[in-house]
Amino acid sequence: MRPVTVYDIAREANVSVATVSRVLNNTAPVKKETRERIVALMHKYQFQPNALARSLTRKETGMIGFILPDITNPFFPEVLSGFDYEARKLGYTYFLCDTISTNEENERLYDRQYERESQYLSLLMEKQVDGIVMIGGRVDLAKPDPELTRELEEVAKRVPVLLLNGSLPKTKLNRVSADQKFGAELAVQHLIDLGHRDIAVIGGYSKMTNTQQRLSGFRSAMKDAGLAVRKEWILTEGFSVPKGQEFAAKLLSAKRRPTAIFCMNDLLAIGALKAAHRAGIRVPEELSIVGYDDIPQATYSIPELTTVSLMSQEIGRQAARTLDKMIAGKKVPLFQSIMPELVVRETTAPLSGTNFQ
Amino acid sequence: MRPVTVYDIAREANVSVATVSRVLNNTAPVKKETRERIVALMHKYQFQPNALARSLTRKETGMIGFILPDITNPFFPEVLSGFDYEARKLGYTYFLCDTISTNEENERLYDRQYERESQYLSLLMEKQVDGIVMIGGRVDLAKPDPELTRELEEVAKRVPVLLLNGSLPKTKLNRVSADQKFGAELAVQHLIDLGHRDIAVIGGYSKMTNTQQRLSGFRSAMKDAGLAVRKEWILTEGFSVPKGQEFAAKLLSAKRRPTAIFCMNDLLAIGALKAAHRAGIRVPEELSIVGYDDIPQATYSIPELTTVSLMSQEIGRQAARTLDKMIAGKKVPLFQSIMPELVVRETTAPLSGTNFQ
DNA sequence: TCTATATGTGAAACGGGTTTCATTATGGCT
DNA sequence: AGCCATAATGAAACCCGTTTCACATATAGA
Repeated sequence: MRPVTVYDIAREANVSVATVSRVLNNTAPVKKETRERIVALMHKYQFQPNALARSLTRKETGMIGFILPDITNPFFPEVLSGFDYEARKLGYTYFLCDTISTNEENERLYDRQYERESQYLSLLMEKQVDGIVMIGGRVDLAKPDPELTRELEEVAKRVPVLLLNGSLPKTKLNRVSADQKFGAELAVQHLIDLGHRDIAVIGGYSKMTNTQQRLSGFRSAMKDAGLAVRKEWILTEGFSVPKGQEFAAKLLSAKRRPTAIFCMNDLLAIGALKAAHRAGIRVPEELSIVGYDDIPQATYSIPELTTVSLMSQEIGRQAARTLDKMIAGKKVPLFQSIMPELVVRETTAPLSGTNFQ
Repeated sequence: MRPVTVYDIAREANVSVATVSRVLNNTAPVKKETRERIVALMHKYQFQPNALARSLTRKETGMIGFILPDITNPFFPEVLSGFDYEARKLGYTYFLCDTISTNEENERLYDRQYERESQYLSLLMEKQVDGIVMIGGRVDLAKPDPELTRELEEVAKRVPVLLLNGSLPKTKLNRVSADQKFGAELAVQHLIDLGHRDIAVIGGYSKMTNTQQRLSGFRSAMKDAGLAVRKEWILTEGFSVPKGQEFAAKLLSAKRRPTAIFCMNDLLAIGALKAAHRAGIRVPEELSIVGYDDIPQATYSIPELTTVSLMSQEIGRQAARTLDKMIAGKKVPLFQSIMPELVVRETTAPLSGTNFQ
């Protein structure tokens, strides 16, 4: 059962395909009577224009590639859903490109991930996407392999590319990112306002831009308050719940322990919560914890997480809007910053014994 | 900067486009020397074949449409990641079609959702996808609007359609689903084995197939054990954390309260956990809770959830494999069942005072 | 009445590949 | 030497829309 084409319609309507195309796209006036005849036939046969053929001539597909590192990490569905919302309104459809790559022990293989990104980049170009948005992976690297960056720049010459929540230093690639440093300052300042002086920070990967920026926010907030940062209270290399639990357990079992922990994401904070629970330390009475990202799960825990909202949905929305403009050839700012917001819930409280509020 | 085409390559290599196509696809022997000349040019110009043009003639795109109700619900990323894993290996790329539709109060609008599904169905056909997989939405309806079903059947005539985790009664549409009844039996039987006799069940939507099936599993397990099911201990219409909290709070504040709650998904279970905590009831000592789905978050809670794993990743993988076969025109079973597994963690314990084990 | 402009339409080229069919060159075998 | 299978290649058609260009007709303004 061959699908019906404009030719079929044209033949039966006794017109040329050009006319059919015209009613299809409203691109030139068609006599009312002719139009009706054609429309009727289209309905009769449930005609559906072949998007491939259309895109081939139009040189636009309405398709976008969305490259992310791991859909299973609840942060990404959040930004994706914001992106989806806006992209749909703008008439785009998108390929989801997950670059996660794990070995048997379910550990992340970074090199494979970058390789996947490259494969997807090239695949998406073949598919003639109108634009590409990329989050995580190489985009997060503070010192990216020049080769990886070069490739991205090469792609960006041919099709609009938008980087989310990262920063490739020294490149001219468009970005929309949360202000990570500001977000960290927000979190740490909150802790300081509550009277905490012994603040630890856990998680992140030292090679990632966002980690470095958050760390820098942490340091600057501490410095402004005249507080010392203790090197042994900065535990990095990890972003998962188990890692958070591990880090926090280490912190909490030491002779001297912090009264507050700033976690590089909510997953870590949830892990920290578990560690505190295991250690019999009450949150927030004896230990304040603040997370980062404000994923939905932040409200699932007991107590609910105080955290920094990166406005993940908003990042996604902004991404869609910006990419659309880039595709349309409009000018957009090279860099757009989204301001995080502090969400105070139940895991933070004034330092016990004091009453700063 | 017009992208280079086979014509450009052909001209410079002094061959016809047919020959270029042949080296591109290895579809007929080409003299070694000629081949090398062409390959060299391809590299020189970083030639990337236009997938649209290719698909137009080949009548296959390597594209799949994946329709789901809400990527923000952690169950779906699990399924999706399994699907992604396998689909990528098989050389497919897929459009993510999220049909969620909410009003200002962030409430789900079902009718709009079905409408979205229809839009996507038609859009995907225009895009010439090789196949469609669909999960949630109308697929979950026990008594679907005949019109919705008819549409699906119409689509399935033109392109392979695979339904996940649902059942449209009386249709000949291919499906792969977890055995929901069996899963529920597993959960309830576990509770019964622990000595519980007063078992409540919360969540789900009474109009959904999976809810009905799980309920039927619950009932059959209760009946086999000679236990009565109390109508006021079956609270439905909801799948979220707040709903779980609400349902559980109601249950726990009654004069007579259950000693165990079977939740229709993990989100509800997390909500129940919160309600118990608020009510000062210890889990699992005073109340056992079992969830359903085994989303990653099931291990984030304190205590960790005992739950029924639907093998979500496995469902996704199976979907990809099956759809691939359907696309290839191979025969596949109309219905494939995936067996859930019970995952015992920390929210269930023997009924206090007894020691059944 | 005669341009000027808008309306209505078709033929043909185009987009960038693949595939069929025909043709020539080549090698192996009797 | 003669024949056949295979290698190697090109011309042209095809996939299914869109777009350009040309042309005919109609309407309006001068």
